[in-house]
Amino acid sequence: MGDPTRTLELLWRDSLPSQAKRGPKQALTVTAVVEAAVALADAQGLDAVTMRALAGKLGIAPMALYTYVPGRAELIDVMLDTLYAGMPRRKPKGRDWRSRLEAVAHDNRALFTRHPWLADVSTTRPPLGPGQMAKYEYELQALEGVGLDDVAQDAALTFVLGFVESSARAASDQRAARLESQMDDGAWWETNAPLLARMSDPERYPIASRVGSAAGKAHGAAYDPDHAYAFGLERVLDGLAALIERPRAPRGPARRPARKRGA
Amino acid sequence: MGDPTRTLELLWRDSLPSQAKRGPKQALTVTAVVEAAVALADAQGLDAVTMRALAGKLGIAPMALYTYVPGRAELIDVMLDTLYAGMPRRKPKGRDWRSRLEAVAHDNRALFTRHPWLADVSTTRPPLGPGQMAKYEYELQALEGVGLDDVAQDAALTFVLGFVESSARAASDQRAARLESQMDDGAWWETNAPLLARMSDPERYPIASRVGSAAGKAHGAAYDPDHAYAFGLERVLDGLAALIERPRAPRGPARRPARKRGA
DNA sequence: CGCAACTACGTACGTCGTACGTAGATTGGG
DNA sequence: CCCAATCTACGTACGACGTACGTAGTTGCG
Repeated sequence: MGDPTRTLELLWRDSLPSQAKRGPKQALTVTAVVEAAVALADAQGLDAVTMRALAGKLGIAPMALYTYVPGRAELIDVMLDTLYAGMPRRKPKGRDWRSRLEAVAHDNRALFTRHPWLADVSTTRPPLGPGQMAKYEYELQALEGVGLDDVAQDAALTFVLGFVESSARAASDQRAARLESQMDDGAWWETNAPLLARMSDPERYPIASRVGSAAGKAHGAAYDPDHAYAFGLERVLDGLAALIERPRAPRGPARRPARKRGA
Repeated sequence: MGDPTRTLELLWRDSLPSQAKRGPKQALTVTAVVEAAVALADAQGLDAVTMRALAGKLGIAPMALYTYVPGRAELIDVMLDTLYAGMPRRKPKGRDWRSRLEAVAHDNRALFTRHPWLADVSTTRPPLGPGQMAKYEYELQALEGVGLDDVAQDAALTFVLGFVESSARAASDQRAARLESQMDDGAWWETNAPLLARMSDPERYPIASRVGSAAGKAHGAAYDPDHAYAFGLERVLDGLAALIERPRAPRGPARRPARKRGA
C-alpha cells in the first residue's frame, strides 16, 4: 500500500474542506479516475491496471495521473474503499444473528464475484476510509445484542470476513490456473494423469488417494469453490454459535473446559 | 503459476527415471537452486527473489537459471513443494481429533511464520508435487475415523488450512504495512488520529467507534494476528465439532434442518 | 571420429512504476 | 490590475523486471 497519511486525505476527499486552489482546474476528478480503474480491473484484471493503460483510457498522459493520485498503490486503496462504499446496506435486524451474518457473508462474496481482482488485494487491513468505515459499522450490526463483548464482536466479524476472502481467493486462484493452462480440469487431468498415476501410488498415499478421488468425483474437479464456501460457511456459523449460544453460566468454565492458547 | 506439465516433471524430479543426458553436466542441481531461492525469500521477501539476484547468489549468469527451471513461476511452485516436503510428521494418532487438527493448524502456522513470503503465494491449489502429496496424506490422518465421509473429510481439511492461510496472510499484510509506513501502530495512530477523529464521528458510526476502540485497546493495536488466530481456531474447531459430534441419527435431518446452499 | 544434444551465457526487447524538469494556465495579494 | 506564486499537464528518461534468442563451448553416443 501507499503512504498512509496521504492516502487518508485521498479517501476522505469528499468530507474534507477543499480550500480554493491556485492553479488551473483539473480536467478530471479523482472519482472518475478511480471508476475508470475499477472498470479496467473488472474487465481485464488488476494487472491490466497500469498507469499507462489507465491514462490511455482516460485520454490523458500517463504522468498526468499523478496529479490525481500519489501512485498506483494509493489508487488501489481508493478503488477498494469505493467498492466498500457501494455495498448494499439492508436492514435485516429482525431476524436471528445467524441469517444476518449469513447475509453479510453473501454480500461480501458477491463483491468478490463481481470484482475478481479483489482477491489480489490485501483487504484485511486497508487504510480506514469512509467506505470501510460504513461497512464496518453496518456489518457489526449483525452481531449487536447477541451477548458478545466488544472485543469478541470484532473478532467474530473479522473471522467471518476472513473466511469469505479466503474462499474467494481460492476460487480466483483456480480460475487463474485454468486460464493459464488453457484447459479445463478434465483436460488437465487427462494430460497429466499418466504421470501422476506413476508418481502417487495408492500404497504410499492410501488416504490421500481415497479421499482425493472421492472429492474429485463428487465435484467434477479437484476443487469446487462453491462447495468449499457452502461447507465452510456452515462451519463458521456453527463455530460462532458455540460461542454465542453457549449455555448461560455467569462464571466458571463452559461446557468444555477453557483451552490454552497455543503459540 | 507456470506450465503445469513441465512443473510436474520438475516437482517429481527425484522419483523420475533420469535418463542419461548428452551434453556437459550441470554445475548445480535444481534442489540447490531452490534452496538458495528459499533462503533469499526468507531473508528479503519474495520480491527479492529475482532471477538476477538469485543467479548472483549462486555465482552464475541470470540466464543460466533457465537451464534448471522453466521460469520464475515454476521456481516458486517448487519452492513451495519443497517446504511442504520438509514439514514435521508426528504420530499423534492416540489423541482426540480436535488436538490432532489443532496440531495440523499449528504446524501450518509455524510454516507461515518461518517463511513469511508464503503469504504472497497461492497455496490453495499448487501443482501436485511429492511434498504436497505427503502433506495431504499426513493431514488427512487427523480426520480419519471420526465419522466423516471422504468428501467431508477433504472439505474439513481445506477449511482448516484455509483459515490458517487467511490469518497468516492478515499477519503478513500488517507486517508489510508497518514496514512500509516506517512506524509502529502507536506512531501511526498518533499521526493520523486528528484526521480520523474529524472524519469518523461517533454519531455516524456508533457501533464501529465503540467496538473498534475496544478492540484497539484490548490488543494495543488495530489488529492482533495472534488473537485473531487463537479466536478463529477455536471457532473453526467448534464448527467442525458440530458436524462431527452431531448426535447420531441414522437417517433424516439432524438437529437443525438442512440448509440451502446460497449462490 | 563426428555429430547431436546439452549447458552456460551475453545481448537485447518490451514491460512496468515513477523521478524530474518544464511549459502553460490560473488566481490571490499588493 | 498585474504579477508572482502555484497548480496542472506532460515529455523524457531511468532503473527495475522476466525472458526470447542466438551463440560458443562441452560432452557422450553411434
